[in-house]
Amino acid sequence: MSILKDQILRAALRMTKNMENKNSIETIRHSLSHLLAAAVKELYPDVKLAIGPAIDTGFYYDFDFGDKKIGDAELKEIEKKMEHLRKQNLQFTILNLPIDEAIKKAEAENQPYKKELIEDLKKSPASAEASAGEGQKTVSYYTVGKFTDLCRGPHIENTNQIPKGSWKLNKLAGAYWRGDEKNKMLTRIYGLAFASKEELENYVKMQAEAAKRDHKKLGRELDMYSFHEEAPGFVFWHEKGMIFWNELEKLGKQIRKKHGFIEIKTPQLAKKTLWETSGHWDHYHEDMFVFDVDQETYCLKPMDCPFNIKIYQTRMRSYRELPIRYTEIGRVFRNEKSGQLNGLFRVREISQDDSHLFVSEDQVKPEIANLLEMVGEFYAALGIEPKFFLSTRPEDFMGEIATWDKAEKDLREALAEKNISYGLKEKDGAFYGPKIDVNLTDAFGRSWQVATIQLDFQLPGRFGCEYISSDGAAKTPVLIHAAIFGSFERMTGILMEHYGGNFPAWLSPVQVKILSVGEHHLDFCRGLLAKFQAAEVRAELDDSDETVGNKTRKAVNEKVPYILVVGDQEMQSGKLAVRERGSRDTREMSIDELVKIISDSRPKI
RNA sequence: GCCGAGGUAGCUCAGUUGGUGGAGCAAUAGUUUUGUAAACUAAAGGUCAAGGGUUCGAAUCCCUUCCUCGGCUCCA
Repeated sequence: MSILKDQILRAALRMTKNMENKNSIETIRHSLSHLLAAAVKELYPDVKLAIGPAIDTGFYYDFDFGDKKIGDAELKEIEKKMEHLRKQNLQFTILNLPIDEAIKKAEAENQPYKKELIEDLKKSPASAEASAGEGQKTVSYYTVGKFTDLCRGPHIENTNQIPKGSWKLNKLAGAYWRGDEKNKMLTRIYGLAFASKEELENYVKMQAEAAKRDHKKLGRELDMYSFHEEAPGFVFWHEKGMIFWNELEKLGKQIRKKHGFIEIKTPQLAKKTLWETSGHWDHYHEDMFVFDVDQETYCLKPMDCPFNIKIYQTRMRSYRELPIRYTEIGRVFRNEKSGQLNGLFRVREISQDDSHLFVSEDQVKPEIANLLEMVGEFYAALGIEPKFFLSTRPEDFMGEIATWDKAEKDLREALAEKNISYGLKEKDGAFYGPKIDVNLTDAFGRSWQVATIQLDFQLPGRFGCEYISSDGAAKTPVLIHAAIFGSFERMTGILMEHYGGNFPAWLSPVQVKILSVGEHHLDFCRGLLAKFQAAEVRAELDDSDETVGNKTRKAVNEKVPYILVVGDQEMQSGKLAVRERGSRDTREMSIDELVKIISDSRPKI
């Protein structure tokens, strides 16, 4: 009896799950990708099909169009064809084929990518249901209208389950077959898809809102920095950007000083021989700026580490000195491929808040914990919730597995000690050691790595770094690389988008804007400006002969936190009418009160 | 680097099937002296990314290069 009940219950559960699955947006997205392939195949019968999954905001499908160029005009045509198919209320039907038959079918239909996929399925089980060590015996196909495609499913039952207007094709991109740049580049067609037309419209609206926070746009509007085509990937910092930079630098230095770091400064370049010793020449010289001077080859530094090591090695070190915690604002150069550059997020001259720690093995864990605490302090000061990731041993690792295991354990324990939850990036560590990364997202929800804490078992050995341990024997220290906020450039971009340009007062390039009412108030305004400047408040005076309304508009657009209109009233009362950013009202206060509010906005370290 | 879309005044953008490039804002000069999101007037502003080609004639069509953006790959 109870067994039967159990079975019924389970069956019911399965059915519900199935139903949910069938109607879920995920399934609709997946079915749209199938429909996209159907439309493309109809328009371009010779097209070779790769794969097409559902993604967070919709779906895509990869095609090989051969010599045919696909542009925006073709995209429109394809979208029209898809809508045409959708309207016909086509059924999705499943068909299972024995795997060898499927391979023959792919061959006969001249679909090499499908053939490769099926052959792989034959070799390795794609799901837990298949027994270990054995591949799949059959594969499933789904047919919609005249189009049949290899697909694991599930799909919706009928195209009428796709709400009208709830989707659209939005972009074309190249994508390497199986994500490997050695393979052929396919044409990827992206689509947006949501549960309803309203949701799609809402998403498009949100993206437009996000575009207003784009640091590339804000950088120009707030006059913080610029790029010039004569120096692609290199930032030209304007006065206001530099103020922001200096505040960030001050905060970072305070935190590092508090945690026992000593500041150093190392050169911008060194002879190739140094990079041969470090191993960078072998691994990365393609991405380094290299040039010849007086029959010697020099490289702009892509990293600070070898230079820090040189300082470490200027004398014999004792275990009593460890840990040695160096920090430097390192300006490193990496010749990023042209297509990679992206505003402040990806530049060729990267200014890092770099740190290098030389520690004994038993100091690894406490030092990692210390670094994590610093990371926490920094992001708390900025009001940002960082996302942590642990990256473990990659395929092409160097060193002993036992060392790696111990290191990964240390990192895990340090994270646990600090109660930090984190994601795992399997096999994503550097070849020289595991690492903890911090990622932040930009206005469009894209994830960017900022902070990083990396263990390195290779470099100290390569350079022959040593310290004399308590038993008198020479030992090799472990090197920890760490950047608390990563790069000034990227962090500035992220913060600009995070705040939408509405920076907290302490980070605002201009903290107070004084707007004079009339000509006869100018002297008083200039006196006020001098008082603010003496109190180290960054104030500006708009003494132009514009109307107060227009000056207000300009100050608001500059996102200044405090706007003061100064005229007869203020001259008589000696008080200020303070308009706070985001408010249309004014609040009366004294100069000292405003100065205090601004100075209190600075994070306490 | 690869695929796609772009590059017109400082900024945001028009520019028809090829016929000597426009607007708004900003900046400049005058007038105005202003009380919390756009005062008025004037004049000025351009090798249409660069180079080559087709054409009687190119911002417009073709080729090459550079730069930017969206993806892919990479990210020591």
